[in-house]
Amino acid sequence: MTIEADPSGEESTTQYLDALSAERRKKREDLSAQGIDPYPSRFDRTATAAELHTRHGGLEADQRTGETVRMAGRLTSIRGHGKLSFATLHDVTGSVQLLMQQANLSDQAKAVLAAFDLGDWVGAEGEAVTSRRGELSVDVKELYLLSKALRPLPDKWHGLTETDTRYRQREVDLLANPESRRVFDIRFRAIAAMRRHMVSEDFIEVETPILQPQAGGALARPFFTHAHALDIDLSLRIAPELYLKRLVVGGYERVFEIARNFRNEGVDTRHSPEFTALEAYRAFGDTTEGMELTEQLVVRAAESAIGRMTVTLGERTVDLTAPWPRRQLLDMLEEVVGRRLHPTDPVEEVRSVYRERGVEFQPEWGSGKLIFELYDALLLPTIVNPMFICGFPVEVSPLARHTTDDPTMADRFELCIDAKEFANGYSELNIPEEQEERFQAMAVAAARGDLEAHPSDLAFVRALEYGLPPTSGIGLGVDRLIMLLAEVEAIRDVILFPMMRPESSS
RNA sequence: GCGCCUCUAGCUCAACGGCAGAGCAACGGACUCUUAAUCCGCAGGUUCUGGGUUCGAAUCCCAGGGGGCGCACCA
Repeated sequence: MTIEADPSGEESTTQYLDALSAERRKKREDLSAQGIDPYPSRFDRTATAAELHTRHGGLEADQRTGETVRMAGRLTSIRGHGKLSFATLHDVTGSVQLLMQQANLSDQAKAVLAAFDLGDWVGAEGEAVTSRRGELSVDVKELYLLSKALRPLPDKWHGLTETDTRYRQREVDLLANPESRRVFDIRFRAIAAMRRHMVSEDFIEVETPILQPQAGGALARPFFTHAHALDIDLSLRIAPELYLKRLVVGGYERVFEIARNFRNEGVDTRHSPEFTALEAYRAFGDTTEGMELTEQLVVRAAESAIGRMTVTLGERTVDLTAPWPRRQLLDMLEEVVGRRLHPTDPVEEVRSVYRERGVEFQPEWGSGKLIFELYDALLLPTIVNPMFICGFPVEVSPLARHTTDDPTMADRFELCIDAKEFANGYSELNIPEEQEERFQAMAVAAARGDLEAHPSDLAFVRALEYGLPPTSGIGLGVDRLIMLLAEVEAIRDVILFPMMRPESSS
């Protein structure tokens, strides 16, 4: 059935009509004609599904409780038997069965029931009972339509599978696919647990700019935008790091931010242009404290979100039980390539390892960068259970302090799980002159055309000149942690509304 | 950006050069204990879009669009 467009000729979703939604609209109008408001302003609920199950969960079949309840939720199933109908009402806590006997329903309830479709938001009032089969139910007397679903729901058994519809219309995915809801429940429980842990460790949660004159704190290509009021170009942040350290200079000895970061880079199963990181800075510590905190955060998140320490991804089983091994990067590389590499080695010597192994490299990479990339290519893919890898070349760590005994190696660690980097932490560089030199080295790289070179940030250097105490910093990839805990392989499955191309109008 | 795969009814999927179909949802009907309810009946299509080949195209070819996966960049 085709229905003509509105005479105005404008397109809008409310003008979308087909036979199915027209049917639902008609039912809504029928109710209105009987004086029943299809969009009431409120409904006083006295129990959620979970509360009802808690209160009356143990009852035997065919019992009455004498308790009248008012419940609300989305109608997900109707099973009609002539003068008796069953329905499933789903709310945020779970679901409960409605038992609707014609003989018990008020006249209004009968009219409302006749107008119901799957997907409608409904309210029901009646006695809490158990059915003859023993299922806790509401023996309904009054029924209310709270809001009409004008569009039909996806298949009640198969749900919604098409990935682009799932991402673009996440609301439909969430209401149709319990698995999707499960993933996001894990996400938000895990984040809440990490936030609680940070607060219990006396970290203060702060907010730093997303719109920045210069995107720093990481090596990545930023997004750009423009502020009309000031007529200046701005970047979206790629990391909150520099601002958080300025807060430590300002006297916040323990700060953290759960920060949305934006990187104008590739999109795949492990990377989203918009992603969430937890960054934390703690005065007077070094990587020892950073690794402890990282380990605790992941363990707390797992305990709270999934209640266990093992997860399975495809064929791999990951055991998150702490403590996790801490290995030196150069030791591990030595075991794999059979000789000890060091950032002070001549470039040609490190390149020879690449040639032996058939690994590609860029001609502008120095020995430090070459060593770092070997870690990515040779070590990372072999790691399954959590492992801290410690000691990275200063050349690839422009914001990290060098170790006390080696000016070319940074006191830095990465946390690897399931062949992916989950966290990065270091002892923060707090010597202003050295920071400025590192920035200058980066400026040379930028001049060569490196879009990801860290820009000089003189405001940050000036802050360091007021004195940054010894500080332990960490950054934890929240989305990847959620992927791990929820046992899913695509980062888009853990982001409610992932970046997509706009829906085409044609 | 390159390669491979994919797009059919509201949803899940068939048909793979020869009349576009099924299940669920919807609609009409039967049914007072179902829970993927069952049974009878009925309806539902720009086969992503535009070209082409062919007597005939959902199917083959070309171009475009959306999405997925892999590679590259990155966390």
